[in-house]
Amino acid sequence: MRASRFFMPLLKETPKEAEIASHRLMLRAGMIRQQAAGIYSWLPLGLRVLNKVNAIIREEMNRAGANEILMPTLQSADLWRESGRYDAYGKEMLRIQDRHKRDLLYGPTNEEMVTDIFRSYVSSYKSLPLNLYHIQWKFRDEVRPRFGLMRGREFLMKDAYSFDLDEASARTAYHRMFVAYLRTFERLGLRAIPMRADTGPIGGDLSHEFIILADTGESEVFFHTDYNGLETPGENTDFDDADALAKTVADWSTPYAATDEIHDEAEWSRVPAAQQATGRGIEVGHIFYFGTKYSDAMGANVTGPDGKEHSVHMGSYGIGPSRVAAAAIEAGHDENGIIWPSAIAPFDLGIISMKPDDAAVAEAAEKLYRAALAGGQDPLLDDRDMRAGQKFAAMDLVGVPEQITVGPRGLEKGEVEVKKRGEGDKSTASLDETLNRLAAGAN
RNA sequence: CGGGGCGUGGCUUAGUCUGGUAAAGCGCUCGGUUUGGGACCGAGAGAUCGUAGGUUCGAAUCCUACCGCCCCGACCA
Repeated sequence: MRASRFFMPLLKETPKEAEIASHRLMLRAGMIRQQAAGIYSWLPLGLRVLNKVNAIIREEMNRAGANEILMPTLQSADLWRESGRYDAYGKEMLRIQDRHKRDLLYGPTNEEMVTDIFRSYVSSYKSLPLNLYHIQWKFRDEVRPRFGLMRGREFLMKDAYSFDLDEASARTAYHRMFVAYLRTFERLGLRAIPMRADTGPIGGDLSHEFIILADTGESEVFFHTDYNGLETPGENTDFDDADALAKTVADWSTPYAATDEIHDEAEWSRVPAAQQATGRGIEVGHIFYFGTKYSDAMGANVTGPDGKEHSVHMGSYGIGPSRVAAAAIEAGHDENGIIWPSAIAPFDLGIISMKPDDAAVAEAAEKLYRAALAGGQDPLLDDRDMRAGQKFAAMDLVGVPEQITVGPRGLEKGEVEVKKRGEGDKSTASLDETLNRLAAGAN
């Protein structure tokens, strides 16, 4: 992408409504625009990040055997009356009527709808296990939206739903998602720790929140330093190997880890002081098993090997990609702007043409740009007629991981300057070698 | 929902207390000088001062109602 053609409205000053880093920087970098309280448009730069987050989530969900579908944002109230949640959900649910006075709602979640899809088509245990997921906008009419995307009213959510014959297989389904989440956050370049969470009326040990550590997180977290050394399951993970999955989950859920909401001082005190770590965290994922709550209410049954009807055991698994984008900024920024994990940076590298009206400089910058494209990278070429300082500031603000600067002085010596975002000073490199490196696809 | 605050060109704000016909910086347009980390000079465009009503000779300013946004609390992906 050429900066001269890219819609990226940067702000030099921070809009006054933004208090926290991610909100401030997303507005300043022209990633999002607020349209109403807790409701945002995604501008090109922000959408690039969001799409990269979604792509990684999607790959890992698919790897774990989940099927992507897409359910609508608007849902009929009738489904929710079946489960009893139409009355139980409260004011967070946005209720609307169409022209025929039919009751609809903007979905805050999709258990009812996915259960309806399941019961319409699946009737045998032989079709199980099944996991259906989608990435779709949700609306929850929060009393108090705040912190930009961190707590919006409309937000994107990847929500997956598992269906199994019994609790034992549902537990394996839960483990699959648990491991898929470990892989997902690792690939997103974020350090997420699974922490036990309140399981609600179902009880048991099958609910975890995935928490990203960031100084500006909403909740205080307590965890064992053992989490620092745990290895993330590789991409050759066998998602059909129930025992291996269970072992990984045990490794990742046995050491103490809890948010302030359910923190247990007595248990915490048994962790050796040298291995106690505390910090602040942002919840970016939440998984839980809820048994037959919806299948009972909505008649989602399958015939088992015993020839009898069984209510399916379900679980649901959420990640908020829009919140992940914000959390990544909370976890990675400095006074100059955003420092993205490279996996979700809006561009892989920035090429700054110091003097676009100097033919030699323009040509060298163009070559670098094409070499990067040929190498499979996604570069941003700043070819605008603008002072260099502004270009550098822009690259820092939007958090391009690597900057390559071409100017007349360096070019005389056949050199360019290279700087990594978030690291120290720039260094010089040979233009030719840089061209080769980019074309070869090395980052 | 309780408490607090704020709505003035695209952005950040001054002006409001003490009423007199809207100001500055940034951004934008044009011309010129510049150009190695957010340049400088000159000339411009751009505002029903959140909305409605009221008081007054006169309202951004005072009064009333409403709308919107932000922060703290309770609540939550």
